[in-house]
Amino acid sequence: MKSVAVCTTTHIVNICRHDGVLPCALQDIIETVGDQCQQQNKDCFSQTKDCNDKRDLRAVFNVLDTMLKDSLERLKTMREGISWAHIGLCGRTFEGSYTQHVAIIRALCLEGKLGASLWLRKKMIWNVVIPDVLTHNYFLNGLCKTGELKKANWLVSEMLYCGPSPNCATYNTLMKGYCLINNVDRALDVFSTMANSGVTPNRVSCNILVHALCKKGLLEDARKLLKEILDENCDKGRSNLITSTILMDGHFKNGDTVQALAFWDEMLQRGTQMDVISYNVIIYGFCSSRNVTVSYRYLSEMFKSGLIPDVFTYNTLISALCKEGKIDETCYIYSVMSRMGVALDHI
DNA sequence: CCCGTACCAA
Repeated sequence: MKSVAVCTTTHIVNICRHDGVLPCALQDIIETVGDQCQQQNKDCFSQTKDCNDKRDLRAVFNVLDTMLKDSLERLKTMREGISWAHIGLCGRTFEGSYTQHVAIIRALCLEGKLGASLWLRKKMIWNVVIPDVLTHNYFLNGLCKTGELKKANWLVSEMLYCGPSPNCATYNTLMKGYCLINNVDRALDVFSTMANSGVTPNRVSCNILVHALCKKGLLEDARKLLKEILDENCDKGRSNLITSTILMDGHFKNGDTVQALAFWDEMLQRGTQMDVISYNVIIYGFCSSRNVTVSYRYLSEMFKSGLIPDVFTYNTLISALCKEGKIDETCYIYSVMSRMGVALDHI
């Protein structure tokens, strides 16, 4: 493994030397590329098990050789991809290299290694290869999740300025980012910006805002806003299970069981097919108002409609029962959970 | 890639 890292380092350093790359960005790229090689390396090692002691050393060298060659090939392809893009060649290899770059960028973003991924982006753009919207959304998502809203905002302006054009998911991601740092006003700004840029907000956009307002306890505002939006923008007539679940949850957490139930009943009347999450919300709602018995009723209803409770359901119930000191019942629920194969967390 | 739920803190 070490050899791969050394070899990879050397070559990436060669590629980047004249660009003055950040060391930590480098490290991240190495790790991500390394992960992608890992499976193959594992395979190589498992073959060595069959060797006799005599041949062991030789086998090890073979393995190392394979690993080195493998890394070299990858890096060569990467480098060639970049330079070919630069001179404008467009062929299969170019496509392959683009795909590879984008795959690395997305992996880096998901791991939160944004410095490295943004460096790769810059590198591609210098070579007149622009990552697509989807890849940009990965960047943006990474920035928003780590609270780097300044950079996120910058990225979106870049997109507006030199492409690729932001789509609905782009704006939704940015909105969510602002909501995460508790800046709902900015999220609302983004919402209007989006509409002005000719991108129609969708159900997800509405849900992000409704959820943010509920969290602030502004339930009336949430509902008003929702109505307003639904009248104009969002695709109507689609299932709004998620929106209703958000509002129901908001009312439960606000202590307004009556309003919360109103949303549930409304869904029932409309014939909405509930899902595990909506059941979890109502079960949690009654548990937190010390009505575990009512929760059980919804639990059995859940089973009847063919839904399988998950970790959320059980954690909710177990926690409520513990708080009431009902140890026997807690154990019972726990054993049911184990038997049903619900994955335990925290172990 | 973008929307909703629980547990808790050595």
